[in-house]
Amino acid sequence: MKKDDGSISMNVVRRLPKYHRFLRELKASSVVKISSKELSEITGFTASQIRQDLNTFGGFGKQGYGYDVNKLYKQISKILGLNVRHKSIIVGAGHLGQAIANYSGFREYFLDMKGIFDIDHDVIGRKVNDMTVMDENYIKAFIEENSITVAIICTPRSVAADLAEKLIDYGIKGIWNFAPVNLEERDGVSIENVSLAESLYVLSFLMNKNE
Amino acid sequence: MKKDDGSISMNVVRRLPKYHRFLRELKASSVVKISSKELSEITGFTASQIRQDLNTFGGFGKQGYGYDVNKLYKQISKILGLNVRHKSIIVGAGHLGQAIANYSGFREYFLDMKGIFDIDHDVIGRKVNDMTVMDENYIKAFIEENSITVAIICTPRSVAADLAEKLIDYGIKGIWNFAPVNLEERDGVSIENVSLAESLYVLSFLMNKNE
DNA sequence: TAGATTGTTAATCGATTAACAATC
DNA sequence: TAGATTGTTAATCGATTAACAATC
Repeated sequence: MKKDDGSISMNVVRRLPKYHRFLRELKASSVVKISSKELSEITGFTASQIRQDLNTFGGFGKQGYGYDVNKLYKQISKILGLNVRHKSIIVGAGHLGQAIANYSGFREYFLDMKGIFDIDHDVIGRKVNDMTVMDENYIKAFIEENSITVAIICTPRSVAADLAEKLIDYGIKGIWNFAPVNLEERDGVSIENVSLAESLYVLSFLMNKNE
Repeated sequence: MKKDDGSISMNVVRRLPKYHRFLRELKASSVVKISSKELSEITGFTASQIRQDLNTFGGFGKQGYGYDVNKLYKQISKILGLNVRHKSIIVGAGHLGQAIANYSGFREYFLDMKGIFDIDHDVIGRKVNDMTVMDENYIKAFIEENSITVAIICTPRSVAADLAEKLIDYGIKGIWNFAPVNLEERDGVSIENVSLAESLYVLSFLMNKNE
């Protein structure tokens, strides 16, 4: 659903990766075409919603036929910007930072992983996957010299907000934040907060309600 | 917002952990009372929405005064079920499983971490924080003998769905799922899916749109 | 051409915001 | 009592669903 001002509802945006995943699976199973009705059965969204969502970005289907799986997959990839890679760093080489550095799935699109940083001298110099943990003192120089645009924040809560300020200052344009603070978007800088604790508390709520 | 059937909108539910966090901070700063207007400034939600949200669960405030921070914090904790601990296991002792095992913040409420499992014999027997990785073959016995109710799935995608079936069979009542599959809720079993890839793709979308 | 299914407009439903009477 | 702020109802806004004409 596109709003009057041209902006797109976050509800729609958060469904896009789901479409992407389902279409990818369909593609892998060599499905060539799919109707909104069939997609509805797979995704659990209504056919009507699917057509509305897709038409936010353009008419990707053919009347009387449906959607070409390959073409639709490519189009959604492009809408998501997954055809572009961004030079990225991880800040904070604790367990979570290391987990992200090691998960190859995240590098399939979007992330072009260039480095990982920490302040702890016991950690600096250690190998994490294909990278060596660098001293956070050199982060400014590294961002500037390598035109890094994305930072993944895996630091403790206490330092995350200040760190984000600095990173933006150094030229970072997108932050994937795992520290439990809500970093606020600002002009030209995109922010995606992942709050694992909040997610856990929702599970707690659901279980509490279920008994 | 409570619906006619008594169920509560997930929009409201997902705001509850945020209230919890802000109130916790206020409590830590020794703030005693707060009005919906002040809370609005802190949270970014409208005062009206805050009052609506809270009144879904009961009248926690006092007219002319506002809300007692301590009392409200306790009430939201209780609504979230954070006063109850659930015996929990992690399934999959890869990087992510280890990261979760090591993050003490998750054990502050709700999770009573009892064990971690893997199928890989190179990993079984290793120490992860205060636990030793156990063989997944013994998972059924362990769940039954220890009355485990929560499982955290940190396995690869390919095995997650089947694993979830088994876990539910063995008596698990809540699943915190990090594998990139959407596990569906069923009666008596609560499921919270964390899709990190989806989150990353949303960041990609936002950056793509921003340029 | 007839059948199918989209794109799109209209109707409905739900969530948020505004307003204000109740009351501390 | 007067002032403040809740709880709650009403109004608005936005998102989802339904319907159907356009068209492949």
